[in-house]
Amino acid sequence: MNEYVNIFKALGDATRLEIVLMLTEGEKCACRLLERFEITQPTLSHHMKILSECGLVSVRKEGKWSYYSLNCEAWKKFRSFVAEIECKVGGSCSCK
Amino acid sequence: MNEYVNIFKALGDATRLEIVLMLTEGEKCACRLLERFEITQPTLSHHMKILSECGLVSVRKEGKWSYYSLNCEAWKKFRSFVAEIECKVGGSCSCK
DNA sequence: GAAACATATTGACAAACATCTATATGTATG
DNA sequence: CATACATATAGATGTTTGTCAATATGTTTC
Repeated sequence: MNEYVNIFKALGDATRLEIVLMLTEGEKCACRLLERFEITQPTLSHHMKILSECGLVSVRKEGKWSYYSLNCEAWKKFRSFVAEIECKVGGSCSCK
Repeated sequence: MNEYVNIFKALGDATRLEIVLMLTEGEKCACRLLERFEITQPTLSHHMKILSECGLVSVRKEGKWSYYSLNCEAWKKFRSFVAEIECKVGGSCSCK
């Protein structure tokens, strides 16, 4: 439960949501991600840490590059959690 | 896009996520919601405002009571947005 | 209309956060 | 091994956030 809260929190930032959307295209190195935003390199690093810590993103290091990718298991699990939240109409409580 | 960021942000808090889950059972008055959390009434009111402002929750006033419910249209739209984010494997970028 | 009740608003405060500059770490290459 | 390069960490700063106590607003009932 709290695990999902952290994912929602991570995605509650425009830059990070965009990063995740970029990662749906496949693995990306930090340099490619950095190109697309008006942020400094340390700020990107900070965002990637948050995305990693909530389990959404994985890193693969190759030489001096870091390649980030969406953690499919984690994403599918989160997506299912959201998908299963149904919006039921009516059924009010009584407040007397 | 920013509209979704605000929803993620709203759900990135344990209390608010629980509130939304409670509302999936149907409309609830503030008093019922308040019973279930260890927070003061103004804090609940604040959370409900955030959930309302991002469009997720609607209010219906009846006498001295406020009844909150999930805004189905908004929720379904958000849910679809999440559902359509696919996790593609492979396809790394080249960083040379 | 006064008292009781449900909810909202205000103002305050500590904690969390996004961002930056400066610096460190680690890797490839001349 | 020295330099260049890719990324990470540290420290600082202004902003946002979650929470509360106090108070205001609006509604019902006596």
